[in-house]
Amino acid sequence: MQKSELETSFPELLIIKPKQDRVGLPHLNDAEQGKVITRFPPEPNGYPHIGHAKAAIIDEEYARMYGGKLIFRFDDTNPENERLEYYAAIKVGLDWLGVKYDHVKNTSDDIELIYKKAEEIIQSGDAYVCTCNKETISKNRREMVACKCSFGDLSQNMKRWKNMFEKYKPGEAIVRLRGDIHSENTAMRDPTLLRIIDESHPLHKNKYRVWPNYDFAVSIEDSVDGVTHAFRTKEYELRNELYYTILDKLKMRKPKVLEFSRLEFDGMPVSKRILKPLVQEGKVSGYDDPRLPTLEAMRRRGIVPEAIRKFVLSLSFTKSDTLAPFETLESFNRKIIDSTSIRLFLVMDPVKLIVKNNNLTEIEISNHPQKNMGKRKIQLDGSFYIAGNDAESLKVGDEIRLLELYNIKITRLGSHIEAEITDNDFKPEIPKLQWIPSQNSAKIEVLIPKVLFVNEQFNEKSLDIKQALTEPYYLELNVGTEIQFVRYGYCRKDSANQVIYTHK
RNA sequence: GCUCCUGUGGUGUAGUCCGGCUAAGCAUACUGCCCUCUCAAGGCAGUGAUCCCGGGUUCAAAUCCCGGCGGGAGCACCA
Repeated sequence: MQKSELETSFPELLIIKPKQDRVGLPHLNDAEQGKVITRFPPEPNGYPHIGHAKAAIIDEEYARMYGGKLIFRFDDTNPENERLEYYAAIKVGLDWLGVKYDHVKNTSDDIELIYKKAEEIIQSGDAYVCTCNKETISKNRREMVACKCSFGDLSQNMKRWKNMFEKYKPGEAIVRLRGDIHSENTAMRDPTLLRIIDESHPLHKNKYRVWPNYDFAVSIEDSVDGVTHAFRTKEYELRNELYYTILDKLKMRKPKVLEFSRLEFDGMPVSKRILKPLVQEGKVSGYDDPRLPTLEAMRRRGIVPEAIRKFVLSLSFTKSDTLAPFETLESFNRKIIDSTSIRLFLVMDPVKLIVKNNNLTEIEISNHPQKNMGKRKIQLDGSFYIAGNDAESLKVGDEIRLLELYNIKITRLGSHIEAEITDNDFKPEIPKLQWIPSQNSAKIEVLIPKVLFVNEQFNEKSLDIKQALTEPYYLELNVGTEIQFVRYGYCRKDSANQVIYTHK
């Protein structure tokens, strides 16, 4: 072949650079071992969800990969949206995820520094104070015409800047970057840098009323914090030019900004705009409703942080739009919790089964097939429940095994089933069914979360609630225990008489 | 509409920067077998991709170039 000819005549052309199989996230280009600083900058305006988890895990993994540091920074520059409880909720979420950070801070604590930078950028003529109304501004932006305020001189701008702290009302004046009103990138058409918000801040109350907007705050903070690599989701991509321009004009050090695609599950939106009405209208029980993609919901549902991390890493660091496969998360989760989940019997649509020649009053069953998780005792009196769907397929004369107990032959079907013990030999070929003693069985509810939205429509059947019977031993388990109901699936004990279905 | 990003089996990705190691690796899903007093976990095997399409460059293209098409995002005094 052609290749073999090459090998004989020009072997040097075939020498190839080593390509190694990568483990984990792709390498960063300009990353120096020990010097990488990343940051996780959520706004405390809601409960943390799977999207936060992806960002935080990526930030932490990279910091760890290069022996660097992770800064956890609350980007709290809009008092209209932020609440104290969200600061706490996000911190709880991060801790639960096992994300360890080296510093915590709030952007709002640097507000004086940001004012200094604002003054600097106005002084240098790279920003001006605009007093036009909102409509004019957006019209001018669309039509690429410079607003008359942009021609104002320094003394006018400085005077207006001072006035923003007292005289002007919200909406009457904003600081704008002297960008490029003709830019194809609309983010560059003299964007807002600071504005007036008369709202009490959860941390600073009414101390400040001039607040930087996202772009101004993030670029300054990242630079000042020593961030070397700033990761954000793809929708910010057009703002990179702005980010770098602000730092250029301020003559500040520039971190490297990189984007990744946002993580959202099919039919499980993360947006507050969609979730809030559901909570308010009572369509879901709260932000910890197991159908939601919040971290609290995932935890209640029995998803474990290690599984989320594995899952996020399996998604890698890409910009391609993805509809994340929830089943992959479930698979990772199942493998992790399998070894720590206690095995118990559960029966749905119970059908009574009488074993006429039962001679046992008690049986001891192992709590896990491989791990040593102890044993439990079950009292017996020959009367049982088996699952409706198992009972349906039974015929008189069938031989089945009650798991861990004995083999029986069905002698009668009807409102209840009757059977007789045949023997106790383990026979691989006969069906093996789980059972519940009819005395002392525990009644529980099984909450089965389904997909929340189907074709953008709220799925009215998104929460299935089923009644079931389980063993009395269930009552002794702590809330939060992960249980594998044999032949049914994994569930997490959510309260005394309720479990949430985790996955099969 | 304009601008930007993106496109590898059912699904998520590796490989793409620096063209040959790989007629595309891994995970998940599915199927079968083994193990097992579970339809779980574990072990083994299998099905499944004209690398969006069309041209071009080259001895050689998933990888480079050009042109299409599909999907997503941004166009706020929100982050």
